[in-house]
Amino acid sequence: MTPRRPKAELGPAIRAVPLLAADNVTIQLLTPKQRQQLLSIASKVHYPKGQVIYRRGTPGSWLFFCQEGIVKTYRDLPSGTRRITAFLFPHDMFGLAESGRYVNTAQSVTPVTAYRVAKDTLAAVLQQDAALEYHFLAKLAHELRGAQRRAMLLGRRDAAGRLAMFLMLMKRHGAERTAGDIIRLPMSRSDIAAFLGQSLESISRATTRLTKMGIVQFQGRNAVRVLDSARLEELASNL
Amino acid sequence: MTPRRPKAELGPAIRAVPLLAADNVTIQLLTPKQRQQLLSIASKVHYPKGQVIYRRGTPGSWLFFCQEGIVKTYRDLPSGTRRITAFLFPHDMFGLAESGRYVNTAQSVTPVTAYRVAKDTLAAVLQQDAALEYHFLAKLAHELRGAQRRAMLLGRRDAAGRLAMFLMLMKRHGAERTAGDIIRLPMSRSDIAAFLGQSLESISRATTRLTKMGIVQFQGRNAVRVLDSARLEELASNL
DNA sequence: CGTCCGTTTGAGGATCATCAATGTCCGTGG
DNA sequence: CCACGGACATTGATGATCCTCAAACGGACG
Repeated sequence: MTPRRPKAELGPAIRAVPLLAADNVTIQLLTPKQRQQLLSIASKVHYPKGQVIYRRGTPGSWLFFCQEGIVKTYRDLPSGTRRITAFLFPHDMFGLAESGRYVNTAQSVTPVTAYRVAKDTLAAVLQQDAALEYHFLAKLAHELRGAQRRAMLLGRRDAAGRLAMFLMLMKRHGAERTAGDIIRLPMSRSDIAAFLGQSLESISRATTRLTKMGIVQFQGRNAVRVLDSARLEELASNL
Repeated sequence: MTPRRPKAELGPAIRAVPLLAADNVTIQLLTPKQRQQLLSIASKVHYPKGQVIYRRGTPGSWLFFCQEGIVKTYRDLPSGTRRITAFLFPHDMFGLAESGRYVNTAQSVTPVTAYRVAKDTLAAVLQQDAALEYHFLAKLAHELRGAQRRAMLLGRRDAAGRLAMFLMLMKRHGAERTAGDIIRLPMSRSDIAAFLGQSLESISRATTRLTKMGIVQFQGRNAVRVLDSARLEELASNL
């Protein structure tokens, strides 16, 4: 229970309070010992494309770390429409629950490799390693910022602008995986619509509009080439 | 709001990983020693109504805990419109930053009493007290769920439904402060509009509609009496 | 080569934003 | 105590945007 750590100074080791810093903390940043510890309590799991990982409302005993592939979390509303709350990329954490039950349903968009940790086990470990716990704080703060960005996005009313923001968002996440001006969109139009809170048709019209404006060019359904990055960013930031 | 169970010793005290539990963890749940420690590094600050507490983009050295009153956090968009990202109530934490700078502007809606803690100081304390840090994890998870709820809300297109959701949201937070069926709305219509991502006029029309439907009854501008709780909830949950 | 699923395109109706004017509340000062 | 001013809120009319329903199109895969 006593935090026993190389205990240099608190100074440099602690860069800033997570709420206030930490752009994207990944498991890679852990010390070997910490990573070792996490791996020892985690199990690697694979999901084929389209697999439901857990359902909203079921007891939430596990926490997940996306390692490879893309996961979506969503809720189905009484009206029958679906709202996607987030797309999770490698190194993202998911499994948020409330009162012991998952608040969203999680489903793989592509084949997924993830680490799965029992909440109780993890809690015990965290209670003994303040530094490790600190990384989780940072991760949560990161998620929070993402949720706020998304709320910002949803405030917009124009379809083209929303789509532009979405493309910028995807660009960030796929940056290291694709050539410079190509953005991969592994999810369907329906998924994009459910994420942006618009109808499938509106998304479709928005894509054609962006294409006709000469801002992007689709390479098949799941990839976009950005032709005019400046105007895309302007569209995305303008509101 | 709802009275929490008495805390047990460390074992059971860890009920679950914060991502998976923790409805509303407040500073009250800390042990006397922890509270003492927090208070020793925090300073109490007061703000009159309408005071800007910090601005988006400025270096974020402080973390705040609302003790009394209501705070709003927002961003002003290029177009000149304002988007309120959150209303903070007593026991809520605010001061989220990215790359060392505040991501939102914070301003008091009512006179506010808050505790202010330097991030570095807090970080040092957290690194030495895993249990305390745990409470922060829980708090962050709570904020995250709030942000997701709000994103859900923003997905709706109908003004009346959004307003209904907003009222339910306010009802939760003001539960212990007002009589059963009265909801206090300390913020202006403009603030509500900026929060819901709609025009001021739409909010106004929505309020009159709800009134004419016999669901609510306004008592001045800053308080609503709920006449038909069932229909209000139905409106809020529908879609 | 045909089917099926996802996507695109079209027409009509509903909702909201915008612009503009009127109305209400509240604090201030006479 | 009352009158006034200004900020806030409501109401109305118009136009733009998106959603819904419906049909045609396209690629993936057997």
